[in-house]
Amino acid sequence: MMCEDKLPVAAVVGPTATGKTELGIRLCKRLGGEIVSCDSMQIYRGLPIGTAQPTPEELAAAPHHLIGFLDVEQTFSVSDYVDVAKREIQSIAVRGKLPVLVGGTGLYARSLLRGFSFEENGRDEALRARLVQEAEQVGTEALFKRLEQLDPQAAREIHPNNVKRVIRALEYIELCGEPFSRQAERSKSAQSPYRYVMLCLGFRDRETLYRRIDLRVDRMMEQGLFEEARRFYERCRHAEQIPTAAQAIGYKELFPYFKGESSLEDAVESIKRESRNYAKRQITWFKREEQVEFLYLDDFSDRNQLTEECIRLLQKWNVLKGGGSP
RNA sequence: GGGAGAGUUCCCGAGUGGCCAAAGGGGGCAGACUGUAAAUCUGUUGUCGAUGACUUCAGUGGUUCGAAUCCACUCUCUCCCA
Repeated sequence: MMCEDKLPVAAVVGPTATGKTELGIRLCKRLGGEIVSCDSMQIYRGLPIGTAQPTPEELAAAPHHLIGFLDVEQTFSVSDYVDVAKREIQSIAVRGKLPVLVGGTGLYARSLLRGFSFEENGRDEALRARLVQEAEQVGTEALFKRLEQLDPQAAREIHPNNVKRVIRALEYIELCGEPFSRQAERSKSAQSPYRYVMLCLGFRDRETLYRRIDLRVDRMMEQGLFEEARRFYERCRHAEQIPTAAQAIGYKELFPYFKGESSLEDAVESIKRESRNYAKRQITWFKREEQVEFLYLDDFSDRNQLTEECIRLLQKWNVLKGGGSP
């Protein structure tokens, strides 16, 4: 069969604070796997608390990849992620282990697993800066009009107010000399190089999730998020440009406090709220995924039961070959 | 005890006679998403048998064809003088 030469990948996804890390480790132990993180912020070094990186104990419990390997000043992108993650998966497979993708960054997971391709020269800081400046001067509408001329299809799919995406589309068109929408079309027909299923964790009751998020933020503060954020704040102040990592929730909300513009209480409240909103966006994202199974934690009495169900689903999706099935 | 001011929909807050179910923001809910994605953006948000009807702007009563908006009293809160 065609799919036989595809590499198996088990993916654990879902909104923040649902226990993806723990489940990932359980699956690794159970199946002889190694974790490949799929988190746009845990990749950075020096932000272990706020980005909820696996603890040293967790890191020791199973091999982890792509965690804390980048300086906070460095920029990173989906395409970079797909490159490195592909390589990790490959080498794990060569070692005869099961790659277990774990993380909540939907765009990264989808791009990797569905096999989206990114152009070699698809990005240009100078050009982007120019477009950003132009947007400020002429207004977003003007840029959007240009997009309508150059790529009507993309213009239909991108909201005129979404400056970042309008700019990206124009950047792409200029750099790659083809409509932005063309790459989406190519991706749609792309063959995934993997046999995978996304195991998406969640709660039936939204309130439960939100309570967990609030609690986790309190715990982060107890563990020293404040100090971690302050150090990061200092580094950001000295960086020549605002680093990608400065978008991470848990830090940017504390910056106003460091600047003396907000109370600590408000800042912490804002971390909680932003995390909740983020979780909702993640849920929206994964709902739309095609190869996904939803696991509601309220349905399971314990973690073992959950792990077993995951294994069953991995078999169902042919990620695990026959193995334990009767 | 005397004086000044305030009470608006889940929250903040605009509205000072009709165009007000009530600006704007927040939150909630829903959604989009291919190189910053923990980013960025969109829709919606009193109730209903719903191109109309009904209940809302502290309470009660009044003025008016018509009130969140004007008047009276009551309650609550803030501030100032005692």
